[in-house]
Amino acid sequence: MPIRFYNTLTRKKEVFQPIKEGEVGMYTCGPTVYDYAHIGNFRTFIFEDLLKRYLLHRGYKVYHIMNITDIDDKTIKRSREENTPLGQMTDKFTGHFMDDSNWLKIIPANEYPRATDSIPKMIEMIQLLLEKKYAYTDNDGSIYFNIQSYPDYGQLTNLDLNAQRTTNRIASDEYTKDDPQDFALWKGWKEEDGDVAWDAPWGKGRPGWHIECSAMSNQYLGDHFDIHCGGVDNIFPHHENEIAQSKCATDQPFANHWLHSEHLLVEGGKMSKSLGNFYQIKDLVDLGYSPENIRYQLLSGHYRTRITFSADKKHEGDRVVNRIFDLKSRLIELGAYSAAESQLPAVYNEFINKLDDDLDSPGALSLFFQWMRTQNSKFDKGIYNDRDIGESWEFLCVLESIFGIVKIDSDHIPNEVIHLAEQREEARKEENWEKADKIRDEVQSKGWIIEDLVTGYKIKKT
RNA sequence: GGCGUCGUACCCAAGUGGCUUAAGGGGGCGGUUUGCAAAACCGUUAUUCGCCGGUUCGAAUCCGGCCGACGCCUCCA
Repeated sequence: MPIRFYNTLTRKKEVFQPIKEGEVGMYTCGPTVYDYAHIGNFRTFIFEDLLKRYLLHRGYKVYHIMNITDIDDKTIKRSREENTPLGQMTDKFTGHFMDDSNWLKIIPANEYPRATDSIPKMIEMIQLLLEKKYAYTDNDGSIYFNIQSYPDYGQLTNLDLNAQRTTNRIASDEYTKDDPQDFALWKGWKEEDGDVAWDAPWGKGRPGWHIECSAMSNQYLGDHFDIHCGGVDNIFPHHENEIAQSKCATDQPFANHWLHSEHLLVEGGKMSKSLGNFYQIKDLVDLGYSPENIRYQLLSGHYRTRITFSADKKHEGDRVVNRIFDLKSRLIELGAYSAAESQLPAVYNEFINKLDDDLDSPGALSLFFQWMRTQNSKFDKGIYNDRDIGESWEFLCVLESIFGIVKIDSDHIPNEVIHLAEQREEARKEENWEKADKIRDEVQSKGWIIEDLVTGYKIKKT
């Protein structure tokens, strides 16, 4: 079965066909580094991570670019508020973003171009658009893209511009541009921009947001590439504008497949800074979340459906992640590392079929859980052979390589806890159950659980 | 006003015409196991998919209406 993805551009699932056999060029809109990213931002990044991990698993060579928006209205505003030079402020939040991404086991992109490093490319593109009459200069030194000059404008969004009413937001703005819906390619320098300015043939200023991605994708992936991703809120106007700019500048098709992840809601509503109903990664760390738990929460719903992130569901994630890790530990105890057999179980094909169908991660997980039960059952009953161990191990590795929800190692157990567990084992041998139970309680109060096995005991974190 | 999405058990969530007289996870309940637990496993928890009609041999799945939640329509992942 071929891989099929829903393409926002055509509004249907399409067979994924890379331009170059076996290779995928992928551009994902990265963060605007004016603050810490929140879990909603990371839903998109983890969806993109799933997409990339899956393509890699299916044997594609993936060249992934994620931009860092380090120059726009928000970054300038924040740097002024903090009275910190723009570059210093954006460096700081870029660093936090990298740390959070890494903690969440997101596979790094091949390149993380910063907008401020690609200004010459942006100027070059704007120049082209001016020459081709897709853009015009305004009296304040700004350059606007004339959307009337591009007949397909609105295709991605499915908007008929002539049928649009003028919203209050637009009407209330003061514009000198020809059409209120034209968007800025370049913003002429203003007093409040301070020293944030670059020289361009038409005067000093700074780039508009949309041209950043057009320039950076072009610089690293060329005129025409395979996949472009982002959150649904980037569809309009950001991606619509990118398409217009890039196609008009290059006369090439731009991105073939557009994939967008839906919003992550928080306890009923959209996350918003003004309501304060959002979690940043550090908040989740404080609440005791593991990266695997967060990944599970975000991947247990399909990327094109709205899902709600709720701390109430932490327990569910912990249970699932622990169950998977327990299977892993069990397999290691059974000698999985040295298992000679290394093929995948039959269910693997169904698992792949699910993911081939527009990344049906919940469907794939469901198959995994069903399979996990039958394996545990075999191991419980002692009816298994090397092949079962080998297959289980292989499938678990596949799960980790695609989902990233298998914990790497067990937690470091303090000597004190090990010592207590030994004492308890002695007490158990003497059938001193009272003492044994007391020690178990004591260990539990220190945050560890002792589980008795036929062969001895096992210590786990609570 | 335009474009579009969603409504499946206590909670989360697949399925989009017959393989489903509705996956999977969490929770609850009962059991196997255990010195007792824990973990694991087994059983159970929706004759029904917001409501009402229609199409069809057959619908959660298609069509129409209604009710309810929601997104976008210039810079929010």
